[in-house]
Amino acid sequence: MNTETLGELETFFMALADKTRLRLLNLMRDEEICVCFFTEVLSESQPKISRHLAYLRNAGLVESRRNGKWMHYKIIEPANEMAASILRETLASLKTQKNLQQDYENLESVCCGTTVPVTFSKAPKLNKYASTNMYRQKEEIETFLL
Amino acid sequence: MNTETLGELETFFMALADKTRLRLLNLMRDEEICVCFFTEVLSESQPKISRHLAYLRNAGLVESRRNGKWMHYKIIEPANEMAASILRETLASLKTQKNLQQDYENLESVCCGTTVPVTFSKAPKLNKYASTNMYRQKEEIETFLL
DNA sequence: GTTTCATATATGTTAGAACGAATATATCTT
DNA sequence: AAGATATATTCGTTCTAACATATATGAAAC
Repeated sequence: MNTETLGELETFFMALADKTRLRLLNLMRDEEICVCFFTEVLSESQPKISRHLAYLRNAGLVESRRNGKWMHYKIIEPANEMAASILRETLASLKTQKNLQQDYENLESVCCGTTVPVTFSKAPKLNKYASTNMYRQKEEIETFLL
Repeated sequence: MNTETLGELETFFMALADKTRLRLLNLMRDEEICVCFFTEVLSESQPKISRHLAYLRNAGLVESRRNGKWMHYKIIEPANEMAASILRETLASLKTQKNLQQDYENLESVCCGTTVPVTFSKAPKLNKYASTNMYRQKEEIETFLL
């Protein structure tokens, strides 16, 4: 069964070896995110974001769900066990990075702020804790449920 | 200080995103290894091995030491803290992989076996526990010291 | 059905990575 | 000094990744 593990790991690490993709994963670290927020928060072109999301999907790190005109992406557990545990470690580490924390704050201000930009007035709200992924830490969920 | 963390991570993951480099790291996971063993164990050309080792050195994952005609490589702790913890996790995972265990067994038979190939009769012995790296697990060292 | 909006994909270009083959360097041996 | 040995580097090529720009798809609104 694990004859091609090395190849899978190679693919997995390639997926992580890009600044934009690391930023995308960081934004998705806790919940499903709509594409429109990615382009806004990262200030990158729409095709660029779309291609990187496709790359992550092909690598088996995320999956997408359509909701009307909007596409939502979320992190999934990679089939390869090694990849799964390294991804877990990576996401946890990303959380501690100052420059990435800034991205995350921008995300919250864009989709959850009191003065949402006009462009996003009709965008799907970021529904925290509604569609979490398997990497969310237990404590956070429990805190919410109190 | 961490303005370029993303770039560092990108470089770090690039270094891991290659089958040959993963195999090299796996062989070095516990101790310093001589280049001549890499070429033998992996059955790859000498320039290929050399270039991949240089890549790992430039990425700050290994360092080299010359001993006469022989070059020894060992894993070092990456300057970036995130990279350091992810590398630790990765090396631990590599240890559990069947196909990589085979590499490791070949290493031991080439440099520690009773019938060492002629080519290696003069090669520097693998001196286990003499030049360990910081990723070696405590238990193993302690076991040895008993 | 046509327009509009959100997202995906195709195209052409440019840059980087990996490789084999050949060559260079450094050390040891004689 | 002249091999011989271990390793590194250069060169030319091939392949892939990333990008900007342009275009296509798919759902919604009118």
